[in-house]
Amino acid sequence: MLSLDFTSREPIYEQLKNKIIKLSASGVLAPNEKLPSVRNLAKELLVNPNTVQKAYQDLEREGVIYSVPGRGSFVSEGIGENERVLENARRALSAAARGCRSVRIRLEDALELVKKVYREDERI
Amino acid sequence: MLSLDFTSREPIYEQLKNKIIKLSASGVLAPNEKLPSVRNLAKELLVNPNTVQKAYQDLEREGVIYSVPGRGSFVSEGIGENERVLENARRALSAAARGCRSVRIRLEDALELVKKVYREDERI
DNA sequence: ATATCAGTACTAAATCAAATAATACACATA
DNA sequence: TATGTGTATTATTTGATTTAGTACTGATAT
Repeated sequence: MLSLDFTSREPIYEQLKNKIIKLSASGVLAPNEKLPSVRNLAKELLVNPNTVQKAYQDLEREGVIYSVPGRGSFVSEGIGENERVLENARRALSAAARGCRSVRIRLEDALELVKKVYREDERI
Repeated sequence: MLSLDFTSREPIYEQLKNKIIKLSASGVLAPNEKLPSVRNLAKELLVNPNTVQKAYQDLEREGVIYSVPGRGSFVSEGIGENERVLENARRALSAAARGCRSVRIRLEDALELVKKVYREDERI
């Protein structure tokens, strides 16, 4: 389910963070649902436990998940309203839009691209 | 004019490439205009000449600039129609749009963000 | 109680891309 | 001929990422 690209320049822990954010914000992972343990997920993904730990720590600091020592890590409530997550997504869209404008892609074409994405089947 | 962020995770040579692409595609750098020499730009930006060389080499391979040994490097013609550059910008916009959708940002809000960017004063 | 699984913390080492350093060569031009 | 240009090469340094290994505390089921 969680697939990683080991050739990407994006660090593994970042990829992992983004996947979990998407799964949480889209409702595939329900609020208070238990996430795989650090060790299990590391084993499944064939990465070091420290890498998963870093992702989980970041996500907890950002309010996406919460961890309870001895019990596990869980999806926070209200991720869909997590302002930090939303702001990151908005900022990325603005940056990409600036890139399009600077190469003289027309506004209408840019808007159509965004609409097209929203019409796509959702695959996470 | 060309400012770099040495703290960014984006490599310097990538930042440099993107700046030059923007300047060229937006017309600030005219076709066939001479770019700073590898050594001069490196000195101005306080980076190693090899870093500038890498950026220039990439840009030449991508058709954004052309270099003449002994003479210098120059902006190619028709950057605004360079399909590779355009496709990169489109791809980035689509990826960002997917990010917005996955965190349940509404299509109308995403479209409004893009429009807002296009209304901004252009600063490169 | 105790074995097991959970998160957490810490230090050390390995890895790898990016960037720097230092030369050297060939071409163009004033 | 001197200077400035792109290009090429090798070596080194740097720094973030990842791995490796160990250890601690808390929760839970048997």
